[in-house]
Amino acid sequence: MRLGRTLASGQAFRWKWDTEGRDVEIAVGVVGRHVLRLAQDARGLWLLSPDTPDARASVLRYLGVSGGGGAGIRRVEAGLAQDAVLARILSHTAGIGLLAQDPWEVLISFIISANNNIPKIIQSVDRLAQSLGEPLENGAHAFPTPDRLAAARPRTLAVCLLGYRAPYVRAAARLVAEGRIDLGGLARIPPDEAREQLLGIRGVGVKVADCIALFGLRHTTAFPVDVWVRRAVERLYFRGRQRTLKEIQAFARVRFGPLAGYAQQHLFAYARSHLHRVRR
DNA sequence: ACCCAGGTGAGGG
DNA sequence: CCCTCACCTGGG
Repeated sequence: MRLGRTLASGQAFRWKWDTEGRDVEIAVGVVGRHVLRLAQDARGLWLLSPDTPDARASVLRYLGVSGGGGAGIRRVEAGLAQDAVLARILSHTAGIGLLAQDPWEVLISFIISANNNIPKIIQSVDRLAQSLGEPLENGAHAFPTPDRLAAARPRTLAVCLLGYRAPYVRAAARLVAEGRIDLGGLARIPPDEAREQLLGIRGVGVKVADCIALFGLRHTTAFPVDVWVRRAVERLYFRGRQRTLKEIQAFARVRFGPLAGYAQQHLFAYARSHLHRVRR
């Protein structure tokens, strides 16, 4: 697993790079109540702080490297490489892992992501944590709990620059806070059922539902289609011909099966770095 | 002044 | 189903 590629792959919004006065970059991020500082070099992955058993367990679970080391991702990429297109792409994107994130945080973060840009998504999530999350060390804050977010005043949400998404965020927080939706339970039911339930949440459309399924529930059949993935699929598999969303999802399902979510990660990363935009 | 950004919801064919 | 449009907001 390549730490840098994984944390910068767009699945999580709470990581920053601290490169000041060092020869290796240090990733600083908040996972649960831990403010983690991670680094990776030729010898391996390092948890610089906090150096506690609890934090270690947290990191291993979050990065999905516990039990089997890098064997999991190796097997996944071997499977993906059966596809000639992905085999070529992997030379640029290998090492992107799937994080095990809190579905609640994923739900809210990706409602915010709709029709938005990544720097601003990060800013909004930061401000939500700052204004509603539990204070942690060094001025960092945990992601807000459903209760706190559900009870947030409009004034507070306005500071977070959510725009027209603010009512969606608050309503979703209420659903979770009041127990009217059980995010943990969604991970244990068939992916299609989980997807339907997620689509019932205002502000959650097909793309966001698939992101929650993949990044929060770890349903790896999910294949979130955003503009970049659509671009990659149309260009690399359909000779640049336009396809409908349904066609792309059907294609991904039969072509990649349970590896679809991983395939999406690589196609997304490749598109962002190699497939520039063209006007239609 | 506009257009864009990891889409969604409403309204119509 | 598929298509079209408006949409908070900050940055080109």
